[in-house]
Amino acid sequence: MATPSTATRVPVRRHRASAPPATRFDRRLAEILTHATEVFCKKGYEGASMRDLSRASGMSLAGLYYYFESKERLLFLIQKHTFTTIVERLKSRLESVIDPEQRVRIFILNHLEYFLANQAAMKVLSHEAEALNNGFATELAAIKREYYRICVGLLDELKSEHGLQFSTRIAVLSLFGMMNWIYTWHNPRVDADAEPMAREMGDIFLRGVMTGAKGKR
Amino acid sequence: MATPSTATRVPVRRHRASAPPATRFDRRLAEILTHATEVFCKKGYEGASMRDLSRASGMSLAGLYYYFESKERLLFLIQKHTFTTIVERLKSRLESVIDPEQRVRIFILNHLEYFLANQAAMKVLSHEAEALNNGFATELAAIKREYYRICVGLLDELKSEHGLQFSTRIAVLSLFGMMNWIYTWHNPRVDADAEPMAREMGDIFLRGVMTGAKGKR
DNA sequence: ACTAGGTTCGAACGAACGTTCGAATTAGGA
DNA sequence: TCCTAATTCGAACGTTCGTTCGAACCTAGT
Repeated sequence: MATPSTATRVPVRRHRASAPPATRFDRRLAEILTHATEVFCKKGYEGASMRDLSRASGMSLAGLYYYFESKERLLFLIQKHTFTTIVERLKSRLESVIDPEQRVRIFILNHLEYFLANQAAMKVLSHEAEALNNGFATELAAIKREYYRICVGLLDELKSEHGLQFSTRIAVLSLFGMMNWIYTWHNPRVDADAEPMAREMGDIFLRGVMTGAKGKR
Repeated sequence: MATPSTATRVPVRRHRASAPPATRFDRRLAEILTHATEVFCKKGYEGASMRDLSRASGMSLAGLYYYFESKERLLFLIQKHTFTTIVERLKSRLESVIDPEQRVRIFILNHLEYFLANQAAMKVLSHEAEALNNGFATELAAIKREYYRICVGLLDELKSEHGLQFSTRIAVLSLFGMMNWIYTWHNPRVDADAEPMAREMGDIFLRGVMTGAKGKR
């Protein structure tokens, strides 16, 4: 419905991807996004009111609208930033590794590390996947598809390297399920850090997918 | 907050677990639950309004409150019925099987069969797990814990039968993740039925958990 | 000290929310 | 057929929702 890519207010503003100083506007917006992420995580997108966000970020209700034009666009900004970051990190980490099995393990480790280091944001990304409307939804779906395709690529490499036979689609989506479900149960006081968790899930998944089912040709 | 176990209106009504005729009241309530499940599935619990439910079930807004006393209790009734049914079926199916590996496969098949045959209800159960408050939440958590404990039992049987070593907690929760994540991606026009899906996921999970990690004693 | 534009806010808008109430309607046994 | 209890509904309650507007405030350059 709305146009997701246009700037918030009168002047056109652009985010500089990796410049720490940034403008006053960008810094304040980032603060608001952080607080809003926490609220969306705790109460859900529909369950969180703009007044909740106002209280959490210490800014007046009307003041928030100087930084974004709607609650929906706020969710979009959170999800887009989170997803973009995790994809960027993955690409950079994959550059240095060629062994297919190791590349899958990197994928799992990258996902879980980011997930556990940014639990609130990742829960909002996973749990509110259907909350956005047409315009916003399609832009986010593109990033999602790219991430999905990367994982498909990794598993296809693995299959051809070891002559395996299994449904890539089911395998990829099973792996995403294992990893993303974490937000429903992970307890920092009981459960391990990302690295041992990634090893354990990587063991289950890779053994499961690499054992027994050799191809016949 | 409210008392989850008391009847809806003046006369105390009890559900007869497996009597198809039932009372007029129970039949009408079941119809409403079915329609409400569909709406909660599509718009989410918070996103669905009582007026949406009224429209979907063809009953006036006020009329709905003759059958349940709050929107929250309606969600509770849906979740409780769904969860209770899946646990009952599992128990009955497990009675006839003793081999630990087969028992795990039965668990997976039972879960996926029910999931795919009742997608809307299972999505509401999975996705709205945090939507209920104290009173309702604890009663549902009890059923959830029972289901979880059953799965832990099955995996512990498997471990001792084959002398395996892995974290039961991580394995169980990974398995739940694989299975429950389905509601985010399953497409009946593209994806297989429950049985081949259960075989495929069972293969990945069981090979993953039974390969390589033999105990040392 | 003055000014211009970036930033914040109190107050209010109409719409939609969950729930209630008393009256009207219907169904089934006497 | 009548009577009682079960069922349904229109209308309204008070509250909260997302969003807007104009005035006030703050900051930096001159």
